[in-house]
Amino acid sequence: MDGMARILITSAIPYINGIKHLGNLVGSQLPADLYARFQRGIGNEVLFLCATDEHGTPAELAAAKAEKPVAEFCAEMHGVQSEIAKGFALSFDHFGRSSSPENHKLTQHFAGKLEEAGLIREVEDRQVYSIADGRFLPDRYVEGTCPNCGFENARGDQCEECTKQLDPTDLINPRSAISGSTDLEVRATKHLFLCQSQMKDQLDAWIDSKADWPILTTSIAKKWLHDGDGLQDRGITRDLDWGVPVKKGGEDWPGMEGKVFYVWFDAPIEYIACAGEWAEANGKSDADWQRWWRTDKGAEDVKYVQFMGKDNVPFHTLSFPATILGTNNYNEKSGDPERWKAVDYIKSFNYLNYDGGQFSTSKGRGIFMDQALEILPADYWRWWLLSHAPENSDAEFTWEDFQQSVNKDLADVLGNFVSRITKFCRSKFGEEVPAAGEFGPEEDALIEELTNRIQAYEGHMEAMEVRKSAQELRAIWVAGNEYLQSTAPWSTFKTDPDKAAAQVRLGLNLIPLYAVLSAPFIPGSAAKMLDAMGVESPGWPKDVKAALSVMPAGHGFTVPEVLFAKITDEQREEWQERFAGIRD
RNA sequence: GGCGCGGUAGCUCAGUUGGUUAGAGCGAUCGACUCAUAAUCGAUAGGUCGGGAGUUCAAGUCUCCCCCACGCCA
Repeated sequence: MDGMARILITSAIPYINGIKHLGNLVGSQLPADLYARFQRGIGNEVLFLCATDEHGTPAELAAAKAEKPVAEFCAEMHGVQSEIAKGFALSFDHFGRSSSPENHKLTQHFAGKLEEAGLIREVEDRQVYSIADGRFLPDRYVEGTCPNCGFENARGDQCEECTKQLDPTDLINPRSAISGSTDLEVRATKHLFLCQSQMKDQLDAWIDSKADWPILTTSIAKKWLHDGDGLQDRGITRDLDWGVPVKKGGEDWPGMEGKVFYVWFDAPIEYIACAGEWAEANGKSDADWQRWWRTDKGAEDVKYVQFMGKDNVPFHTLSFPATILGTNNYNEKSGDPERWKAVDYIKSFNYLNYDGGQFSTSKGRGIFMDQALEILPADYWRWWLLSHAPENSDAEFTWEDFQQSVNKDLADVLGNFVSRITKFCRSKFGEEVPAAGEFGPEEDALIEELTNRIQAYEGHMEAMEVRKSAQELRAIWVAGNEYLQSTAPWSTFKTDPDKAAAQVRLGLNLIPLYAVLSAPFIPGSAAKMLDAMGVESPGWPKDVKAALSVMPAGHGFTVPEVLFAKITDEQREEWQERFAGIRD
């Protein structure tokens, strides 16, 4: 923690077609925000980026359903997601869009480099074309009767009824899932494939060098590298209108007219393009964003950390690195100095389940981000989600656990601490920090305990051990209650008011300390705490004793409103009922 | 069927390279305090560490087999 480090942080980018549920939130954006806030808190330079993932068929269909042009639909939905992100206090330096001009240009640039590097090949394919819709249909948008079980609404990739894997051409009476049209034909088409298989050994060695990555991350990467015939080449183009047009750098790509890159190819490149958008939006230069991403332009000392759910791991451990490393390899050979930053650490998460089943966007099951904010402030959700983050295995949300954890941790342990010390001071000494008395052995013991615990907290935060960080933070809150309980200023006051004054002075000073330490988890409440104490950005506590004199004798404060109202049984039951079914 | 991640106190989970009486929070019981959002603090109870076999002076921790849950793929 000495010196100022530079940390580049990206969260997996949420898809544009709808509002994300709490399982999505806790798997990427929220822990990324926790880490970003912590790193900024301890004084490091941070660039924290996220964006919406806007291309692909689901976006087109969602737009069609909303009866809007897809570009307009995406612009609107980006606005919606952006507002919700603000509602959850996600502190992105920029929330970009994968449809940005920056990403178009960069995606085409990488494709051109990869083509020159011999890492792209053309593949002939036959695909279902809907004449009525005027477009090729992805497998799952062809529906018909399952040849295996007779189910009438089987999808072209798989029958949901009997789970048999299908080819769209297997279906009896096939029709377009988009229009219902049966005017279909099979047409030949050409697509580009990224030759990941050529890079298998390099990727394998690269993963091996990341011994400190979570097992979840490396085991998924290894599986894809070694399963069956090993890492497979992937198609990176599609026959769609909405997307990044297939080009080699700035030039046309013969034979690829009218095609776009597949979302999984352009989406991770948006991590980089987003930095360009950030520069553009903030009046900065190319050099300003390149010093985060170009190791030949100042990014060699950047630590780059990605956050994502486990379903995104293959793309981030293999496909995107193939793009980056493949480009770097080629540039090295051809004498071009351009080098791109590859990820240093991938923090991946398991799934959060909802009350005995899965959260599901398509089925509308669970709690969605907008709904969550309608019923409770962001900090309640942030605290519960982060302190229960699905790090080592899938975790489960239940209303009972949520109510119990939030009431106990936030309302009773932290909120009530603030309440008891401020109100006690007000009643005995007024609304300013009392001056009398000196610190003694009890205070020294507390300072020592806090010093140790803060050190442990910093260690867990640095290591992105989310649950352990939450536990340690809670223990820091508890230490304040223990101190008050054992020194009992309300008793001391009767016999030795000066000593009680010193105890209260310490107790009050714990509030800004707790605010700073807690801000990564519960930024809104932390701000309220500082505001009530009349303290502005006291800085990360390098020295606990010094931090506990942020509010000197005579410093005025106000008794804050109840920081965290408890969740009542009635509320819990009402929400349980409301969110039992599917979203309307 | 193959692979992956798990199966540790009623619940949610920690348990480093195998090493003394297996830990935390919640819940439960008892007690203390009464400043506080009927909050807080302390103590106690509670586990044959999924089952079985093996390696070892020593296994929750390594090996093998089996069972269960979840996920991915075929």
